[in-house]
Amino acid sequence: MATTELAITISDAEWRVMRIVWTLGQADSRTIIELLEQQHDWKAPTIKTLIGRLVKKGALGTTKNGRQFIYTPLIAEQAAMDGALLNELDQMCAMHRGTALVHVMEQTELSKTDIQSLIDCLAQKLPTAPDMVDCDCLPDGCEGSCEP
Amino acid sequence: MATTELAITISDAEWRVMRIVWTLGQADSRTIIELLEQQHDWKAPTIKTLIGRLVKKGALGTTKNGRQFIYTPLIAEQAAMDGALLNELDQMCAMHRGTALVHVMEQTELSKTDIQSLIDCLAQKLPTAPDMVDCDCLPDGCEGSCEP
DNA sequence: CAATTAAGATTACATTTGTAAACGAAGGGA
DNA sequence: TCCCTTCGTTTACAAATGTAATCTTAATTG
Repeated sequence: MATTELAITISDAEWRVMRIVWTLGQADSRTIIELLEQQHDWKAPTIKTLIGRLVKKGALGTTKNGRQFIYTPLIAEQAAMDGALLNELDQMCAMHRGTALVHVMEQTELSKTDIQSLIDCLAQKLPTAPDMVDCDCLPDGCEGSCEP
Repeated sequence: MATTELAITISDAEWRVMRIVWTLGQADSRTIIELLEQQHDWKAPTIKTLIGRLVKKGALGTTKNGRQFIYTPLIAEQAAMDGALLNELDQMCAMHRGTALVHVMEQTELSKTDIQSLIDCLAQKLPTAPDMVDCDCLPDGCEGSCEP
């Protein structure tokens, strides 16, 4: 491919802005600022800065509406969520990822439908799953001696 | 409680150092530097800086061993992993977390044991799970109108 | 038409992070 | 004892991030 697709990174604060726009589908700055001023004690200029950075990053698109802009998401919420979580998980020890996911599950509220999807997904993986996933914290042949 | 326990944050680069020390249980800087120089093209001083920052943050402890130090983890790997993932997930829309976890599952290699633990955990949650988890992206009473 | 308001753009500044060079002290070998 | 290798410490510097004031311009209002 020609253009090297480097993933957009969204910072924590910027994530708050994206959530508003994702949820509303589109929004002008007035709306975004009003909603975020309620949730955080951010000043309007702070939020304007975040919006500006997101536009520059290509996470938000703009449409002129008279004097102002209407902002729309240029990246999908679910894809951004999946990517952020996978990134985080991928930088951790492969051997311990499963346990981490168990702990995350335990502490996350899930709908019946979500739970069913997860169970289905897991049931499908089970037959071909390895007995153990090796630690990948050390280079090449160094055995990760991660015993207790 | 007296001391307000503010969680230690470990950056991506620092995470690499922690993984070495977690896996080995303890290590001197020589060992850490040698291992990391293989995995990344980091210079020794870079790795020294990272080690220094982790000590200052309280993530690594030191024991004097002659002229040099032996570094040991002061925080548990699994707890750090769990916390980092939960933090990430918690800043995302509650309604979409389940789907994100499905996608993460699909793309993560898990052992049979892990899968079984996850299924057990999910089966246990199922009876009391809600039919739906509401979107929490907008303040207070604003209904998250997240329909397709 | 003048004064005010609101929207976006520019500038600001401290902290964290990635990445590394330079420096100083302590041991080891000649 | 003197130099060189190591180790840890100090300093460096750009980019990203959190947080915000100021400025410019265009529209609203009297």
